[in-house]
Amino acid sequence: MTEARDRLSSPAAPYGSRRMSSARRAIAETAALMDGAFTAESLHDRVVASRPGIGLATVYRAVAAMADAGYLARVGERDGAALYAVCGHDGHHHHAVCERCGAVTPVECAFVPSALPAGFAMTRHEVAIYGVCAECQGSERGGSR
Amino acid sequence: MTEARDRLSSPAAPYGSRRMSSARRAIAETAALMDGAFTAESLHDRVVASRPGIGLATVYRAVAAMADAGYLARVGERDGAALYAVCGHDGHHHHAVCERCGAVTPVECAFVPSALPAGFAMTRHEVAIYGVCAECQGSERGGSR
DNA sequence: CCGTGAAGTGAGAACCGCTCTCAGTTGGAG
DNA sequence: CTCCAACTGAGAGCGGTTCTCACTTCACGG
Ligand SMILES: [Zn+2]
Ligand SMILES: [Zn+2]
Ligand SMILES: [Zn+2]
Ligand SMILES: [Zn+2]
Repeated sequence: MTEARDRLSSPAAPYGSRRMSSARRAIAETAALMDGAFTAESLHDRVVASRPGIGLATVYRAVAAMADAGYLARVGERDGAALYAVCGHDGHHHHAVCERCGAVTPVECAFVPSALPAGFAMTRHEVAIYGVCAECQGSERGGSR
Repeated sequence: MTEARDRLSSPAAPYGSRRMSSARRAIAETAALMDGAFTAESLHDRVVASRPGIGLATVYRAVAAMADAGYLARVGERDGAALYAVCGHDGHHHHAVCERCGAVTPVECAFVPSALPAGFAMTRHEVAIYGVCAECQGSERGGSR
């Protein structure tokens, strides 16, 4: 919890320069506690457990703001729902997601412009990597995240 | 049109080994004529123009079957809708999509396993590349695809 | 300290891409 | 030709996400 608070008070605020409300604080703190990937809905479930009354729409809005500010990253999707994770790393990179336990690990971007068609000006790219992490391979049953 | 027919009668049938109905033939032929990326709905629009009465669900089912058979590839998304394109190339690769005209070009996969976290067993990955193709950069107004 | 206005919130409706259901049709094996 | 599993069209349904609107709350200036 102190760890979460530390991260929240660090230079890059979760919401950039926007206004901070008590709901947003609770949502950002809960996000920091989720280790591994989460959906907006699963984050909402957990936020509500400790702060009843927070609406789903508010969580969606907070997640969008945090992703916008670079505090969260979209790391893939599961059953049609977007997966997010707290991303403290700088620079461009992607994320590997364990489909068993949800653990997220940063992955260096392997993109080389020379592989692109001649003259193509890339504006954006998305990479999602799914698999099973080392820990989950070791144990029969999945992890607990 | 003959070109489309040729491709359809080539070794790899659009639907694999499934049954071929008149609706599916029309859908596959229309898909072959779309050059560039398309959504299920835009394909449906175009199929209906020449073959009224074909339902949207049928197009969704046909697209799923063709993607399953490897005849179509999912190349990205636009406004929340999946983008597909005819993909005649063999082997693992990805696609660059022009956001202006929809042109799709195959891109070699630049993925190196060494970039992954140690012990992580990747089962799957998705890559979507967006940008502006050389042709569209040359002309002020966008292309016509 | 208050007053004020913009930003944020909660509830629920709305949206939209997609899938499912069901009764009717059709392709193709035999 | 017969027969049935695969396929089809229409529309209902689903689920994640966004929108609307009346209300609250934060941050700031006075
Ligand atoms: Zn990261
Ligand atoms: Zn990258
Ligand atoms: Zn291709
Ligand atoms: Zn690849």
